[in-house]
Amino acid sequence: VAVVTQTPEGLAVQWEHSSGSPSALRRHLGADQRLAASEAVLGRDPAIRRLLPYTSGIALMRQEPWECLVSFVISAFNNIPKIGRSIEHLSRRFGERIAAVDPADTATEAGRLQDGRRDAWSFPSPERLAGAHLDELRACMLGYRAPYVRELAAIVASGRVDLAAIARLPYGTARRALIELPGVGEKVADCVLLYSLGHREAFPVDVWVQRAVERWYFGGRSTTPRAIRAWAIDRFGPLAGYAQQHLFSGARWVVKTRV
DNA sequence: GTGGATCCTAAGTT
DNA sequence: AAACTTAGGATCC
Repeated sequence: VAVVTQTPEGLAVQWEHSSGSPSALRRHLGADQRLAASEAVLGRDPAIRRLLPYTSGIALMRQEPWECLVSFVISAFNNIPKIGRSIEHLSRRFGERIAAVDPADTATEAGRLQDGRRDAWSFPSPERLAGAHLDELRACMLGYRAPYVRELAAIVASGRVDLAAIARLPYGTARRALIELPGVGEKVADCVLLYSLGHREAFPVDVWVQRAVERWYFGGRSTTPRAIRAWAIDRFGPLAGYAQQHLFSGARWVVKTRV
């Protein structure tokens, strides 16, 4: 467990767990990526060049695959604050307690200890979630997604699907394998491929990215997510994943600031 | 102006 | 291709 704070000089890290390693943290956050070269190429695109003043510095995380997979299955037809609360509930109910940390941020009141500190829990293993009852999962605000999460856990825990093996496959093969899984469609598969497995040609198309592309590239014409993905891979190639991050972030920035 | 009922939307998948 | 959990904001009385 580490408390990470952004400072003008860089990231300040307060370790709460003795086995932490700075290089692993950098890799997890994507802070080891050299972004300048990618942004220089992407900046040749007029729409992205306009966004870069607000989105420059975005990196691609490298999350643990199981946690990433479950998180994005939960994300379907959901909203971002509730997704966070669901993951917090799952971890507290089925994960293991790791440490108590000083709350440098006050983003959530959940899990506050009596002394004002906050405890931290690991993301639950496939084995633990495979043994969960559906009503316990629904109590974590999973709703109709509860069966997906439990089936997913059962499949991974049984060894019928090996995420580490999928991680070694090339993009297209890994993508088809992920889409076989319950609750995983094209968009969620691309999220796992991009945020966890390091496939930077992946281009997840959610409603935000779809709106952004239709507005800034298609002259307002509406299309399908599949057509947008094909267009993006053709246009941005191995930088499609970074392009998606800037477009997503830019689309949300526009709404947030009402531009 | 306040408060409760109702409607609507939200990181898609089946 | 309609249906899906459900919290939280918007709108309406």
